[in-house]
Amino acid sequence: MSKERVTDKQQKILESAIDIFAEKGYAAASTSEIAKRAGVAEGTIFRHYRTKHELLTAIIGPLLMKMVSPFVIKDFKKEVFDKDYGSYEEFLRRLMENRMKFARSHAALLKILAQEIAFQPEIQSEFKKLFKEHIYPLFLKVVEHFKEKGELKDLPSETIIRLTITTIVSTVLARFLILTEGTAEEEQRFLEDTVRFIMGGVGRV
Amino acid sequence: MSKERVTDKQQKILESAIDIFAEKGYAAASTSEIAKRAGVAEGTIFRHYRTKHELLTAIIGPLLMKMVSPFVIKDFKKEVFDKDYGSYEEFLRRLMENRMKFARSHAALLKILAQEIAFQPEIQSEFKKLFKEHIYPLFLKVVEHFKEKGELKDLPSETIIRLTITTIVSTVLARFLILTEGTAEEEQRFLEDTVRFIMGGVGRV
Amino acid sequence: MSKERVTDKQQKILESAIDIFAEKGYAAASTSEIAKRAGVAEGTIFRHYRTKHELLTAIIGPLLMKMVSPFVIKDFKKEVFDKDYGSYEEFLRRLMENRMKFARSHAALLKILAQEIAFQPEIQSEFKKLFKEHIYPLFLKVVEHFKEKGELKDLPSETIIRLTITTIVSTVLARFLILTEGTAEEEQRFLEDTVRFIMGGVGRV
Amino acid sequence: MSKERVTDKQQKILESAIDIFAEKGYAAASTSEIAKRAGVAEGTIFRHYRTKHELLTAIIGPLLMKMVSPFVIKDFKKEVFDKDYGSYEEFLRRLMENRMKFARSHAALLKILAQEIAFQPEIQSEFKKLFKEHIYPLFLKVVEHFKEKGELKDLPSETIIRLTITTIVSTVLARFLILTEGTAEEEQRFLEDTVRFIMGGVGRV
DNA sequence: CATGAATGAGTTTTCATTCAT
DNA sequence: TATGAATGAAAACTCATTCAT
Repeated sequence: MSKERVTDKQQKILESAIDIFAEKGYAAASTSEIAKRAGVAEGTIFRHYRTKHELLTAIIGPLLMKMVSPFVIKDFKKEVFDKDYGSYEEFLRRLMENRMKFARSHAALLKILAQEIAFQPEIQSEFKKLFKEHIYPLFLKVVEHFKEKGELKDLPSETIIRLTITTIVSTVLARFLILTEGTAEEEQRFLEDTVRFIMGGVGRV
Repeated sequence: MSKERVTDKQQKILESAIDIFAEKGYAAASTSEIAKRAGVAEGTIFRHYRTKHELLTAIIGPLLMKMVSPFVIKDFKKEVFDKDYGSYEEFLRRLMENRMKFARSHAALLKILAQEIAFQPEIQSEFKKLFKEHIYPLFLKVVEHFKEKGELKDLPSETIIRLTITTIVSTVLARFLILTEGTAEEEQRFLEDTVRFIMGGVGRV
Repeated sequence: MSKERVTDKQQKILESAIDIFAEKGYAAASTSEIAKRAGVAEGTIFRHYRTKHELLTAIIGPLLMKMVSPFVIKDFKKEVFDKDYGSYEEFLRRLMENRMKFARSHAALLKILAQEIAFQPEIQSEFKKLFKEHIYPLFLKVVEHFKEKGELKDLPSETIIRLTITTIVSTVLARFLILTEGTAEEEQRFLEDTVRFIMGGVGRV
Repeated sequence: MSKERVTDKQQKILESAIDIFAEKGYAAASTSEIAKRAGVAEGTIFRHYRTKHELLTAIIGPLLMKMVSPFVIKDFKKEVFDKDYGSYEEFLRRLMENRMKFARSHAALLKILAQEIAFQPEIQSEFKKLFKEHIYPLFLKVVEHFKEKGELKDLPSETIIRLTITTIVSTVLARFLILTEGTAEEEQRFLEDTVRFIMGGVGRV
């Protein structure tokens, strides 16, 4: 009886679109296939999303939001500083755990993002904006915090951040887009190796 | 009078296809646009490549070859062992220099590969095969060589290889697909930081 | 509680439909746009008019009625004969004044009629019927009346009527569909010129 | 063997489009019906005309050209002044004959123009431009020529032109769009009546 | 070999109309 | 009576591919 923003069918459309975009890519996906898999008429898609591209946007937009939400400083302070992370290593470990969990439950969405960010300029700029405004500043804060504590090498913060992030991202993507099989324990080991690797590269001995 | 492998027009077609596939993605590129940019008739493409997909294959195939060629052991022996690389660090440095140069001169092609490997199963399996047969074995050889010399941490070779490769790949991709601007000196610094980072992570202190 | 002929919403629908049909033509107008401009739900239109075509009919029908009403002989007698028009010229002047006023206040409707009469057979035949039954007979009466008085040239009545009507219609349409700007005085002059022109062509010297 | 600008199929497409646009109006005509009637695949239409609207343009453009061609002053001089038209009446007679012949052989095209000029702004402005640059200046020349000769009433030239043109246009349209039946003699009579009517209205007694 | 007109199946999109609420 | 989500048929348009020249 509550006034739902998204109808049942709309939800089905989104789900099918995510699946199919992830399977064959945005450009190669057809709205008729999406409609069929969602069990709706093709016209129904266009009642909710004016164009196929708007459907993509409706999928990517919220994902970007969810992606940065753990980095929104307000939230972060509580989690990281208040909960008293003792070290950069601890920070990395929690971050990777969190992001792997996120990637595990949004694998298809992330695949779409990874693909389409290369071709859709608005997604690109939206992503850059979020990065600049939320992810980078937070990393900077954290890195400088632990630099002061003498935990990190005397490299430019920017460099430390770049190395940390590219390593985490490539590891997470490798885990969920390429080496998709693997047990939970293997994953844990994987994560631990990566954290140690990063610490070896940027941490003080 | 000699049996040319690629005619003039064919070369133009390939070049246009590479540009356009890189710009908008394989699925979103149209053969008619490729023909127009190549300055040939629409039909001409299909005289050389039976289908649009075969055109993609004709582009990716040679790229894969070029990608692995420095890893083909015969070549490698000469370069790495014969020329007497003194350390894993030296090996990494040369490798990254080489791969960055490669990426710089094949940016469009690599973008196509990075995109289509996600959707084209034969590219995927071809790539995996080349990796398994050429890249991995060589890395294994090198890693074990320097492990014996005591230069590397006591991690499984597989782990060292994974960390090394994902870091190099993500660094190179970041450099050429994302952070595309930057001077030669910055690039050199970039490379050096990355090599040291990897060594910090996998090298013995 | 009284049985209203048109509800409030219905009136809004009619008004929006008139505007939009006039702006883009019946075929190019969409019921959803009409609904939006009327501030009603899409379905509401079809509650009042079974089809889009019936909506057109509901617009054109009353217009045709209003168009002929001044020619309905009963009314006309009073106005023209009883009020003692002294001449064909006077008749023309009053007629044009009246029709221009009508056109001024129904410009959009007349535009729709002018367009759709070309494509909608029922409008066409309805119009022809009204013309034959009301407009032509009255003109005939008037023309023969003034012919007897010797005011008109010795042309077939049919010819006089045709020339009179096409001139008036084209003048009125030109004024309201094409040369839409112009002051009230210009319009008066316009009208007067036209009346004199017709009289020159069909009147006795 | 000559390099035709329009292929056979293209010609068929144009013909079918003219027929169908005239029958049901541009907006209500479907490209699939046009293709069917032309005996070509629907895609073929879009190979020659990028959009349905461009097809309309390809039809109307040349018509406008043909419409004004007899008014292009260079041609006209020869015909009207050199061939020594003795009077405005003679000028009108020749003009109407010429335009009725034109209308007879392009009835469908003129119907399309008459309809679409109301909705397509570019057709409207193109038409206005041609009128201002070619039709009006020529009329002005002629009217002032015969005014000097004392053949015309002392009305503003603009007014004489307006009355002449609206009468001719409405007569021609009436003849070919509405009163489509009628013998050649009737048509001749029709024309003669109209010329005399105009002369009565604008000529000196 | 090369061309480019033609195809037809497929794509995205529109829209009048229905119907459960 | 009014709503607006849903429909599905048809619309405009795209495109890889074929083939006569």
